[in-house]
Amino acid sequence: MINITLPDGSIKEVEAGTTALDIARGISEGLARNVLAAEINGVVSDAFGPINEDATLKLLTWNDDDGKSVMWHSSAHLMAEAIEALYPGTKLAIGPPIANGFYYDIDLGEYQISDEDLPAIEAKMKELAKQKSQFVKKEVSKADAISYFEEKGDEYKLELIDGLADGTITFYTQGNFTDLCRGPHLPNTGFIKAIKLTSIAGAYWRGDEKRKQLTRIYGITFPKNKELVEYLELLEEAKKRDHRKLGKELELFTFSQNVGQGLPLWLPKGAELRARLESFLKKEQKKGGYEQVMTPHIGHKNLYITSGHYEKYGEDSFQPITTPHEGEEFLLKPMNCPHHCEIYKASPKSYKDLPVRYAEFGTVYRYEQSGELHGLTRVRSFTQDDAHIFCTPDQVKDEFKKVIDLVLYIFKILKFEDFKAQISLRDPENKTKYIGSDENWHKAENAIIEAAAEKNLDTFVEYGEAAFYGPKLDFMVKDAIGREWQLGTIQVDYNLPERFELEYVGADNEKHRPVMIHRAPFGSMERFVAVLLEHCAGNFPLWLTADQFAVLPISEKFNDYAKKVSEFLNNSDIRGFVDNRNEKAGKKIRDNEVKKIPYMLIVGANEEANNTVSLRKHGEGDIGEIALEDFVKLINEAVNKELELN
RNA sequence: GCCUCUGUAGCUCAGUUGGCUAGAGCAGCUGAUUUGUAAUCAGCAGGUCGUGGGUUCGAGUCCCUCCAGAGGCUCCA
Repeated sequence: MINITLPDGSIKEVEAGTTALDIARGISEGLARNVLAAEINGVVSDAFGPINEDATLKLLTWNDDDGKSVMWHSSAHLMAEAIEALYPGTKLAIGPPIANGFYYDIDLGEYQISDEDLPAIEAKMKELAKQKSQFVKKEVSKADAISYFEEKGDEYKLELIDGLADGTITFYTQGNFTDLCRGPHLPNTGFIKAIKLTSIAGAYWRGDEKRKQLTRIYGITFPKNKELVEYLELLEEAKKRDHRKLGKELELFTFSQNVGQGLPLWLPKGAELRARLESFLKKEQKKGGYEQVMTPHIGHKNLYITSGHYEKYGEDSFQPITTPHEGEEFLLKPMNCPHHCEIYKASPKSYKDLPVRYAEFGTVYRYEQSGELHGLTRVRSFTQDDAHIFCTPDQVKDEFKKVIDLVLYIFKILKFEDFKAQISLRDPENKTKYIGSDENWHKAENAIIEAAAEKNLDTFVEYGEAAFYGPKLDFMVKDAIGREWQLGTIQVDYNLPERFELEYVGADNEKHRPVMIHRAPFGSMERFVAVLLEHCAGNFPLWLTADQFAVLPISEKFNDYAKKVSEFLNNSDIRGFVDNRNEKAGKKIRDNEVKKIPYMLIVGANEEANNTVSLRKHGEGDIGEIALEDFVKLINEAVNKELELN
């Protein structure tokens, strides 16, 4: 007999070889029907596998993320089974679960699959799921595994097996389908009730663009049809928040084929919004001891040879602009740091001057592959809220922590509560991608790790995500569809100061090398506005939005009074306009609701007589009559509250 | 850049198996109306059907090129 400890602390005595499913059945049949997998001694496992010794056991259902993963992993196998049945000879690569569903990378040989094939695969999957085929696990020797897939002619599986140690290889079989897999899996395919294959994409074998491109089929499954319907509704909701759609509807930005792809055009309302974000940050930076600088949009090629950018990105960036007579080469600037280094060098620096903090809303140009461009989040021309802090080695950590505070302050004011801080380090396998000495890298990495720890930031480490000149602390925020984007970034750099031979004179009267901190709390204005737009679904905070109010005269007779109201408010630093179109009040209200104008001021005979407005708040409706002065107070208080100025 | 898909008026879309001068709503303009909390009525104007080529008696519709967009992959200073 063995002892099984359940999550509530209770202990069940069962015979050795009992399965998690047996134990679930012992509790209730209903529970057993919902058990997808089991966590045995902390390891996610098959619920149908025998337990042979004392263990802690957690039954995993659809409510557990690990349960979902097992469901989707098994769904990938089910899809593979369907594809093999429909397209014999298809070679299978890998088919893992992902955050929302699963995919399988396959090689269909000559056959070109398209969206139109998906319903047939779905139907086949449903048919196979109904058979409730059990998943069966089998341990196989490496030699047997190889001969199985040699016979099948699947070179992808053979390559995967090649990387596995003998004695650790397992196969899973359901129905007529057997796959190399470490599992775990569902008890049987019948758990998969609702199936939606979502898209087809190309994906390079092993993520290597030099290798063959396979066909990737994405899908998602659910234990109940209702949940699939809800999921599809959620996707529809997310689409409404898409910044590309809202940006068009709210007239914030646009693109033109004639200007070029990935080159955003800011419309007046978007430009107003962006300018307000910029002045908000400028004010904070002024408090923090930053000085504004300005630099040109191009720089001599030699500048980027010095910085290392040319060697690293020269081939893959916009090619040099050449002067007509001298043949001198200039590059569109991909970064502001080289220019700022030259500003630092414009005068000798003493340790007493440090830290110096140069800030610039600097527009940079980067050649991004055409398939990468995406709305405002991935563009070829964007403006960084850039700054470079030049400081002594002793000052690095303190300066870094101050920047973290600035980023957190911005996120707080804009109510980004769901973000993660990613410590982006070098790829330890491939150090040649980076410049600088190991010593410099260690110093820089330690500075970031320590500063983040001292600030109690919730962080995670990603290797291979560092910039080529130094490690980063990146603040990641999700968009409406759940894609993660990097917004704020802070980077410690010991390398560019060396390359640019930056110096300061220390208290010892000797020359020393400063350390650079690159930082951009928004990241880029384009991406930040995009994510903010999705975050607030187009309902920008009052302090930020281009138009805070619209005055709606009830008829033409009150246009003069409406104009008076608008001018009075404009003079009180409140932004808005008069909607004096020849339309009925209901129409104007509808249109301004759709445009998400925060406050509508409806004026007619009563209001004119009393020097008031009838207030209507976006999304809430009629609030009632209010004196003009009181409205000014109301707006100012609301703005102060948003900016936490009270 | 690669894979799959898409591209009709400023916007959202309709347009049968290829077949007369390509349609609608919203937005725009003109006029009527003078309006009280989510769409007043009428009229007008607006399109070389993304581009260039091809097949055909005939192409928005079929084929190819290029451009742009979407979802992925790869990349992201």
